[in-house]
Amino acid sequence: MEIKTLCLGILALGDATGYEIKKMVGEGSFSFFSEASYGSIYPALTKLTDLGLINCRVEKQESRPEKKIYSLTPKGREALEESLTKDPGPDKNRSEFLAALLFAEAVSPGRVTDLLDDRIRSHRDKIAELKAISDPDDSGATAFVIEYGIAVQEAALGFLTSNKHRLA
Amino acid sequence: MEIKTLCLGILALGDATGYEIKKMVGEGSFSFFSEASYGSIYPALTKLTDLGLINCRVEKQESRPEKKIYSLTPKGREALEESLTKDPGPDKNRSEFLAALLFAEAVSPGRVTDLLDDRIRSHRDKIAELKAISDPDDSGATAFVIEYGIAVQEAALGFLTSNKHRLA
DNA sequence: AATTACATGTAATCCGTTACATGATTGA
DNA sequence: TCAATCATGTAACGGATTACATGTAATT
Repeated sequence: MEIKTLCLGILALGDATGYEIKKMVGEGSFSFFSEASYGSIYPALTKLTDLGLINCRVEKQESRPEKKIYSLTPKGREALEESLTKDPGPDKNRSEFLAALLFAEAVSPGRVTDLLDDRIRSHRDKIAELKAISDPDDSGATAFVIEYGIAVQEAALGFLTSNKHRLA
Repeated sequence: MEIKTLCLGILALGDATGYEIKKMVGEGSFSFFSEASYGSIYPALTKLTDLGLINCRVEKQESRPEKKIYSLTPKGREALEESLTKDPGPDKNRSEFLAALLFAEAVSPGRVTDLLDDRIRSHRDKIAELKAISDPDDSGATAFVIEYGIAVQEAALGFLTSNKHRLA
């Protein structure tokens, strides 16, 4: 998914500023399946505005820079619907950890245990983080996606804890 | 992990040609956590050779182009060890599927069921594929990594099948 | 006193994919 | 006969990150 579609989709869930979009993809419920920097978000927002897919209202604040709050236009909604008809394709999982594990066994066997222990810790952290943002009252897709994330993280954690003895 | 380290690591597991490396990252046991094209592999191999981290022996074949078989040098092994001391960092999971799911609920609710069903099917395929390349006799990191992949895919599949009624 | 959060944006740079270029052999 | 497999490589292009640029206010 290109960055423009990501912005369009986030704005379909509610109006937001570039700054807020960045927070969502960096920390919120989007954080475990997407990522984006200011250097890609702001230009995308400008481009989408030029295309008439979103529009922008400026809110003045005292002693703070102005906020540019973007919202989806009907045309933008159509464009989003159109792009959602396409097959999303398989996930792209780039795991430095798995690669490191595979290679470490060959060249630095002593490193394997550390790699495993660090990873177990970060799975626990990620699960705690996801549980903190999950809302049991929400029955919609957001909660579904977060719980999906928790399920996957827990499976990975479970596999590592019960199999680490094989490599360590 | 940059492409150069990936090549170094693969060569630490055994000599290979650029063509073979591409097959490994595209179909083999690396396929679910990395990816690379010829356009990045061949230049990386040339660069690594210039740096003295790998070397190349040419094998002539009748009625086929020559093979360039690369192998890791001691210097290359050191460089790999060095890069493995660094924290691999969290995985980068870009999931078009999860994003599409989240957005579809907002703009095309009818699309949700299809998205879910397609995804369930592709998890089943992926699991079958991983099981086909997994070797129960191998007790090393390669088998570990493949089984890790299976565990994660099965958790995702399980979550989707038992929770799809919530969205569909 | 220093860091984090708020808030937006641009330019340089990196990294990688896609498409192009070439060519023989084998199986459907 | 047509597609796929084997086998290597380059050039154009695209997309995103990083670093840069600016400035206030609250928190530690």
